[in-house]
Amino acid sequence: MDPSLTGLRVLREIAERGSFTAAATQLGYTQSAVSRQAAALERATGQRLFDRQVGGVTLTAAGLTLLRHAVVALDAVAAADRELKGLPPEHGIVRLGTFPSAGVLILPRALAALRRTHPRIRVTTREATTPALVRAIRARTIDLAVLASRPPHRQLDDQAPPLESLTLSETTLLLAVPAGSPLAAGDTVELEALADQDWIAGPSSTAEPTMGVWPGAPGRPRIVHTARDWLTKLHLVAAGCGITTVPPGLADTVPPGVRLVEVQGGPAERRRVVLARLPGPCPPAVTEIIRALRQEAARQPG
Amino acid sequence: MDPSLTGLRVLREIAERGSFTAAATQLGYTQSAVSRQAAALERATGQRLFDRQVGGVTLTAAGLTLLRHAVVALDAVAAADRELKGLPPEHGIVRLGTFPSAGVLILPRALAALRRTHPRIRVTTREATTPALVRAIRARTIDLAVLASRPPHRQLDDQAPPLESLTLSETTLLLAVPAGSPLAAGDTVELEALADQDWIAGPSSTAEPTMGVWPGAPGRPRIVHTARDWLTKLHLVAAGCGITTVPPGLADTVPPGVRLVEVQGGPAERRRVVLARLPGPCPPAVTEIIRALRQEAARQPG
DNA sequence: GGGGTCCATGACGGTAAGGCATACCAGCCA
DNA sequence: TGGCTGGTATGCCTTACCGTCATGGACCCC
Repeated sequence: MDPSLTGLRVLREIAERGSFTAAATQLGYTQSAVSRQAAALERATGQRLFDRQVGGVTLTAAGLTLLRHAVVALDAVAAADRELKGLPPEHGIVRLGTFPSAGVLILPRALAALRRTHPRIRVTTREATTPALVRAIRARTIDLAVLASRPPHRQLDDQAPPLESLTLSETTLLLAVPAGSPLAAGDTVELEALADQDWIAGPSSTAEPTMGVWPGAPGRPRIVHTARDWLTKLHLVAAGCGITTVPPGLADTVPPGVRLVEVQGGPAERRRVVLARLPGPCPPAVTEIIRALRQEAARQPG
Repeated sequence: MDPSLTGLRVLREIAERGSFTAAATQLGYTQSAVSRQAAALERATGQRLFDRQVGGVTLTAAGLTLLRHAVVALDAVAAADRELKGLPPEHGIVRLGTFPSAGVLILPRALAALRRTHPRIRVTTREATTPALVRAIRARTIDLAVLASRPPHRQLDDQAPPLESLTLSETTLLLAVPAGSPLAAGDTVELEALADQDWIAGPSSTAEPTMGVWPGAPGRPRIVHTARDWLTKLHLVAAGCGITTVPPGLADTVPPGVRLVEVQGGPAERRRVVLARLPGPCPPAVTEIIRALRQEAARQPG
């Protein structure tokens, strides 16, 4: 008895999504089907491949080794498909994953610089949360990820082999306030002044801590708007609808009517932008991207 | 719709065996099942993969490209299987195919020499007919083949890319006769003297010309024994049961009671021992084997 | 403790895979 | 020309698997 191709596909999706249910919806299956496929894989290999934990699953060591080979097999049939369709092979393309706010910061400039210096390198980009990106690296769905990390800066996950990570820049969080607001009076505001404010947050998700609300702000934050987009959030701030947190890289792109101020009186809210990838040989295109990203990160205010 | 793993396995087997029926028996399937799998593959890819000809099938260009990727995928799941079972990975092993009489000639000595100079290189060996070996190279089931070739030395097959071949040695056929026979009187015999003789031939197959009977011998050969094994054939000769052809490499291993003589009066029966492999990068272990085989071939009488 | 989120599992239908028998086709030989 | 011998294709049938639905059980959080 041996694994089926769909089984391997399911394995990869589980590895990437971190749960049977998420993998199922992604693949257009039922959760039940994915559960069965997972069971079939474990039966076929005779080993436990998944660690069922609350809130999802992670791969066991055996699951990771199977995943490693599964990706090779799946990529081979995908390559066959492309080649038989007459499409060009995909190697040389670097798949880059980014956390949401990287998209408006270093990423476009780094890619533009890269296109000038190395026009042959093709890059595809995918935006996702940090844990999703870490899983995607392990599932070999992306080659490189730009991640956000907050103290304490632990390892990205506790699977083997540990991911190779490289700090691109270390910044401190800022607060975006309407230009007319009393909070915009000085260059800094006190933490206590953040009580009883209207907040503009990111999309609320159970997994991630709410983005947009200053961590440790006193009282229960009153979230009046949620928006995914930085531009939306900043324009909401400009319209006086509320306040929100922003990374400092946005400093020179804020629309008129928005002021960025620092917050005093709490712990320093330091953020790192981290580059992560699987350990092992690094193809030249990837090293070039890393070089471009580092160069661009160095040029940012920090 | 995409190909299944068993479909790819069937494809590889068809490529290797050269016919649906042979692939079926090899895989333990019915010919019908293989035919359906082949049809399913062609339906899935939307292209003709097989050239149905009399006596079997060959792969079309599309079939060959699919095969190339299929082998990668199948090897990946095989590697996963091995690794999950705790077996060592198989890379570094060179799979060598040989035509039958190579087994008693250069092969053992070359492998012995290789084991002395490079004990780390593992070699597996498989014996098959020349066309089967050529197909096995294309199916990537073997990495290298030692083939016999007779004039005119054409290309090994007419598929793309053409196989890379390298002549190891060029020899001329000899005749093994019982020591007491009138044929053993001198060092040579005349072609006409071969009429009305008892012959010891190889296993008769419809595909291959009968081995063992001197090509162009006058009259209809009277085959009184057939044997696969060189030692068997030579002992049959020693016992006076008949005569047979042998490659000259056996010269120093013939049992007592057997004499090797040349044949005059016909076209020179030249044979080449040829090394063949797919074009492309050559892993170091393979180059070492090639080196050992060439060295051993050079030390043979030729 | 109730609700939400996750995985497991019994029951069920549809599809596809493989076996069997047969049709069919091309070459070969008498 | 008419079997015979390779080979492939295909209609019919059974079976086994795959995915869905619905439900149950474990766990966390509020």
